[in-house]
Formats: sequence, structure tokens, C-alpha cells
Amino acid sequence: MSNIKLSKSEENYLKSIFNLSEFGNKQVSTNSISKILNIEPASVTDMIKKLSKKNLIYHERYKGSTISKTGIKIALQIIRRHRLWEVFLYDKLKFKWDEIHEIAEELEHVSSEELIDNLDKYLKYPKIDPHGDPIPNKLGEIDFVDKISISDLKINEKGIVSRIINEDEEFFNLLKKLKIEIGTEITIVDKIDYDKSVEILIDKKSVIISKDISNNIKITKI
Amino acid sequence: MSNIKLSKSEENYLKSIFNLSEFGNKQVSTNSISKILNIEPASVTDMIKKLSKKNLIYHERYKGSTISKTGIKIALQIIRRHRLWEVFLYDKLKFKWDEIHEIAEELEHVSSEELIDNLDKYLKYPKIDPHGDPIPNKLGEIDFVDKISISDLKINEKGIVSRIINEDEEFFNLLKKLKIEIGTEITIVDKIDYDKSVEILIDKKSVIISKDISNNIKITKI
DNA sequence: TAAATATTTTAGGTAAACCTAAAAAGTTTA
DNA sequence: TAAACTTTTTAGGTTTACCTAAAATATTTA
Repeated sequence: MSNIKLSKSEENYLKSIFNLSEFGNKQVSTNSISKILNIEPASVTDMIKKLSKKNLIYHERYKGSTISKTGIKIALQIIRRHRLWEVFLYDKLKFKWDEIHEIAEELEHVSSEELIDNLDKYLKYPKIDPHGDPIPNKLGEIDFVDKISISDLKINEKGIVSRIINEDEEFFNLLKKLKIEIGTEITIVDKIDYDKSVEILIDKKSVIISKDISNNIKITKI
Repeated sequence: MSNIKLSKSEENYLKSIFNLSEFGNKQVSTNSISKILNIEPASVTDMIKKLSKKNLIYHERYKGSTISKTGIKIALQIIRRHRLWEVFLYDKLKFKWDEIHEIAEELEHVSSEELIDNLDKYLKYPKIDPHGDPIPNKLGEIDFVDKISISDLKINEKGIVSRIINEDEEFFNLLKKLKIEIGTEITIVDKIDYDKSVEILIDKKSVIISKDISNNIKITKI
């Protein structure tokens, strides 16, 4: 693999295009990139041309962009760096859950491969970040786990909290109060049709959570 | 203190000017900055104007630049970040002595103050970096220690290795062989006038080191 | 001290990554 | 299907941080 050194901007575009493309399967519109990066569409077009010339994406005028094999590889490395730094910030530096993303956003662009490999080793090769997102390994491989919504489970079925979507501090505090975190085992006690809220059992205590809350918590069925 | 957010370039200039000024006491020539940063003098002049406008340095046309109080404060924070990251890379990630500088050079520009404070705490508030350079605290205060050359000691006087100047891998390996590192106690056995080499005692063994080697090792007298 | 040399600055230029305004292409709707 | 609307691109502009060439100033040396 040729060692193309990308700028911070190029890396951010590539990461966003990868995320929007759902693992490289979908064409991504210029507008959607513009919205996610908060950059005007005209500027996005500029960068699309640049990344196309480098064969990191393919682009059809007025149609959209697709990320290339090489592009995916690089995007996964950036995501790897981001998530490893998140683990470090959360586990070692004791940052709060809602503070880590922003700092990792900066650290992910420090591009020494050895740095990331040594960090990975130091953290004992973690498989998921503090939000429950999987961390790609050195080769870009990801452990996929079926993540479903709480409401996808039937009464009496069990699951493990595997991903928390909303990253606000408020939501974090709520989860803390409910004793819910990544890895928590929950059992569905009842599903209330009226407002789609769910009664769940956590650590032998039962609580009813709203549809909105349950939508922000992904689980793995066990 | 107003929170002026500086670019990576501005930070690098400020750090270099601070280093060249010997703690703000000396006027720094445009050429010397140019040489240290490997940037053409004309470009240095541009940046000098920019930093002057921000009151981080004072500049007299055709004379040179002096760093301001605010400039010194910021420079010390950048140096603090750099050295804390070096400790992290060396102690925790097990990087080699000659690999840490380059990576810290990148990490030092990630500017979250909370990040650095938490890192400092995590590393248990180290006072020196792996090269023996002192780490400024949150307030920019530095523990000064009188650092002298091995040749400044008289026969039978003792010192503790406090700073290693040359950062090459070769030199590092030599020191390893000689069992010299930061903190090592040495005693002067003899000073050879002929070639200015010195016979020193390390851990009860005596060796003769050349003038060149001793010049690259600073010590604190005890 | 004047000429030669060295240093610093000015003037004008480039590439990266953004911007706004307007044109072009595509999509929706009446 | 043509008008209206939306999306995307083009054209031209800005700022940052660099560059080279040449002019201005300072220093050294004969």
C-alpha cells in the first residue's frame, strides 16, 4: 500500500464519505457531505475533485460519490485512530463520556502508525470504544455484531447494551442514574403499546423507559 | 488570560523564538529562526509581523525580535505539552528515546487544556521529560536546576546525569552500554589534559569518555 | 570610510481550503 | 411536459503559510 499522506481536511472528508456510504455501499450526495462537515457545497465539490484525482473516491457529475477500496482502507484507519484515542481518554485519562469525541477528533490526525500500534497494545487491543462502536484492527478488520433496538426484543428476551447513540451529557447522566452502560445486561419485562415505552429489568430492578430513550440504546441479543 | 487560539505554525514559531531567546532574555535574529524552522527568511518576516500584531513578540526592523510576557507564557505551555507527551510515549507506550521527539512534535499542537492537565495527572505530575528537560507546570513554572558539564567538576566530585543533549540512536546505544541514563550518579576520577577526556566512575566501574561524549551529558552537582 | 558581503525586508506569486454568486443539471409538481 | 424548485458545479475571491527575486539596511573588511 503506497503511503499517501493526507491532510487533515482530506482525512475528514474521507471519513465522512465512508460513514455516509454505509461501508462503501451507497452513493453519497455532495449536499450530505456539506451538511455533515458544515462546509459549503461548492467547497465540497472542490475536495471531491481532489479525492477523485487521488483515486480515493469515484465521482459522477451531478450524481454523487462512491468511496474506493483504497479510500475505505484509509477511512478505517482514521476511525481506528479515533476510537483508540477515545478508549485512552475514557479509561486512562478519566474523561467523561461526552467529552472524548471532540478531543479524539483532533488526536486522530496525528498520523504515526507506530504511535497507534503502540497505543493499541498499551490499551490491550480493545474491541470497542466507550460508545460501543467497534474498533478496526491494524488491517482494517472489524468485529461485526448484530446491533438491534431494545424494541426488537420480545418479552422475556435478554440483551447486552452495545452502543449508545446520543452523546449528550444529559443523556449520559440519565443512563448513569438508570445504571445502564456498555455491557449492561437487560431483560424485557413488558412492552407498552400505548406510547411504545418498554419495561426492562436491570440488575434485578425494573424500570420503564420511553421510546425516545430506548431508540438511543442499541443491544446485542443473547 | 484571553484565550488566543494559535495555529500550528504560529505555535512553532513562538516555541522556536522562545528557545532561541534563552528564556526571553535575548533578541532573536530573523535568520536564526529561519534556520531552526527550515523556512525562508522572507517567510519568517511575514510571520514576525503577524506575531507582533498579536503582541506575542516585539520586533525592531532589521534588528531582531524579542518575545513578550504573553508570548513566553504560551511558549511554556507548548513546551509543557511536548514534554508531557514525551513522558507518555517513553514511559507508557515504550517508544525508544530517539523516537519520541518527532511524535511529540505533532501531539503538542492538540490544544485541549483539559487533555494536558489530565495527562499530567495520569503521569503523576512528572518534573522532567525522558531527555532530562524540566516540564513547566500548569502555571508555566519550571524547576530550575543548575546544569553543568562533566568537565566543570573537579576530581572526586560527584554529579547526577540530568540532561542528555544528543538525541541520536547511536548515542543512545552508547549510553546504554556505558549504563548512563538520567539519574545516574557519576564521580570524576581523573581529567586527562591531552584530549580533554575524563575518567568517570559509574556504578563502581571506571570508564574514560571523550570530550565529545562528555559535552553531550549535562549533570547536577551533588 | 567605501566597497563587499550578509541580513532583512518588500513585492509579487503559489497551493490549500475555504467562501459567495451565478450558471447548469436534475427532480418534482401542476 | 413545462415551470418551479433543488442540487451541484463553475467562476472568481479570500486567507494562511509558504516561496523566489530584488531592494533596503546593516555589518565586515580592505
